[in-house]
Amino acid sequence: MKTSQLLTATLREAPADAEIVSHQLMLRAGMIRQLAAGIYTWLPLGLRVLRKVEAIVRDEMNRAGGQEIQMSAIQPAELWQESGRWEQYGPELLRIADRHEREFCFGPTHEEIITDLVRREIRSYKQLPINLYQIQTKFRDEIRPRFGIMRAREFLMKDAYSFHLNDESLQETYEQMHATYSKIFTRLGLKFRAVIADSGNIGGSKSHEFHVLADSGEDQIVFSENSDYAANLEKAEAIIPQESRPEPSQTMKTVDTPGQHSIDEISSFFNISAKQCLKTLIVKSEDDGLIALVLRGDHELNTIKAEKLAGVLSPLTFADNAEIKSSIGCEVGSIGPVGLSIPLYIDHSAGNLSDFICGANTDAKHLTGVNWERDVPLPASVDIRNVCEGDMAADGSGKLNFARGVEVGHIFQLGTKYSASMKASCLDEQGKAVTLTMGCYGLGVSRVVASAIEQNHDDKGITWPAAIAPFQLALIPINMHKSQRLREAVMSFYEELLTAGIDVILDDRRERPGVMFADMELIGIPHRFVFSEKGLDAGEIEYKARTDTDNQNIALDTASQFITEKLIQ
RNA sequence: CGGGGUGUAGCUCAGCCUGGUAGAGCGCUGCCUUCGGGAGGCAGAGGUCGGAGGUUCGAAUCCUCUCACCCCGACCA
Repeated sequence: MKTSQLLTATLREAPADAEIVSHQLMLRAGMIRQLAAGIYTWLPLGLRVLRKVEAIVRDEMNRAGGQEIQMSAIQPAELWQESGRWEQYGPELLRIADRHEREFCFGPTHEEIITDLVRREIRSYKQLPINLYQIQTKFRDEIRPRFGIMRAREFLMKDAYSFHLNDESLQETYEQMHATYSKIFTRLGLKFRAVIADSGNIGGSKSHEFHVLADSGEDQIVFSENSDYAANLEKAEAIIPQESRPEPSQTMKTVDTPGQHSIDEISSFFNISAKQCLKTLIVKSEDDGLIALVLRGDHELNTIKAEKLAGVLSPLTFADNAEIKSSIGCEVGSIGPVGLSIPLYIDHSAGNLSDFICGANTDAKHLTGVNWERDVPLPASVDIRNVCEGDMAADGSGKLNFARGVEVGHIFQLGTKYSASMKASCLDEQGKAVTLTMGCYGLGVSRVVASAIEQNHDDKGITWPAAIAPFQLALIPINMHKSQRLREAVMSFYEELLTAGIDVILDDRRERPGVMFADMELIGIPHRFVFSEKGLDAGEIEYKARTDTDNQNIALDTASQFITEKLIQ
């Protein structure tokens, strides 16, 4: 490819509404343009990258025994009604009607469609297991699309669905997909981590997320310093403290604490660590009452864990001030478990405190020297907090480290959630009808592109991993238009590279060298050769990798071999 | 959807407070010079100031409505 034939649309300045690096660089490099909120046009350069990601994903899926299909982006409402998600899914589902007023949606995911297909086609256990996938445009009408292609409403996703006679078979395919995803992200050249995840509203039991590590990532992931254990913060288990609770050494006293509400205020008022304070949060219960959640002062509530507690209203809803005042009799800043008449859930760490400080359930008063069992009954404690950096990992292997990640893949063991409601079954060896067990495996292809940039950039632009760079090699001739000899040398070298199958871009624009250097660096071509008259006299060309600091001279007659070897590495 | 913000040339922005007929830099076109890190000069093209309504002799500027986009929250590949 020659730059004169490519829609090079590089910008010196990033449009003001691009917030994160990948969005800015994708705009500046001329990879994408915005059409509407969360909706983008892919320009030639961006599409080349997208296609390369897609090719790797497809190749690995095929190797793992996946079969590619293509389902319709538009889906009939009937199937969604059958699974019950037409009502459940909410406004994120883009619903449309045709000219006959028949209802459809633009597919945000394809469980219903694949389940419908499989229940029609699969008759016998002999056809199982089966793993079908597609790479296709999805639409989710997100409340707030942002960060360019990273969280778009329309995006490209690889979604695979497997069907099984039993859980053992599902487990096998699930593990195979786990390994396949690891291969894919390794081939893409990305630093990533597989973590234990919450399965969210897709349903099912077991799931893992794959995160590309990047400081700008929206997810907090935690991992053990000594083992493979890794989890999304929302799912990471906090283990029960191993040390036993110290014996009480203080007597309980009521202290006036005018104007002291937050844990920060209380801990500095008493000049004591937040770890010795209790935080009591009041949420709504399913039967319209209130429930108290008690945490150690320095800990954060984990809403996902809390929502799963018996009786707690999901989604988690905090009680408002008026409800608390009328039910408990004090303001938010003075609540504590002592004498509280509503149901309590105590976090493990909070339950392990002694001589702690908490609200007295009377305005402007707190209790000090409080002890479980002696002053207040201690129900069985539960895990409702976010783990902290330095906590012991749930597998007991070592301390937890934190990192930020971008979720690019998510695999689920769905079980029979869809196959049961949509009656997808087949006959087993005994000729008995068995409801199929199902797994699903998503991978955000377009998001991979953005996250790759988040992980690989410098002050000059993108530094693509070789596997997904739009071109492998840039050829930059200096003052080519002034030298017939140079032009001939460059063109013949260019042809030679093309013949050798090298993905090369020749910058044949009549630009000054600085412009060409800056553009090729911005779009992140991993390797570069510079041709000049001077070099030609010496029989040399100049080589520099995108991330090198210095040039090196290469004999022209070995340059083709040189770059071939570089590309194999 | 709740809260906040922005809409003026392809991009970044000034002008708005205090109304008087639209600007800069970059980019774009042509010519000249320059030619190894986003050059310089000259000449140009390009805007119904997001839209509608209103106030006024006069509106980018003041008022009302509306649309779009962005940011913070809950959601997700």
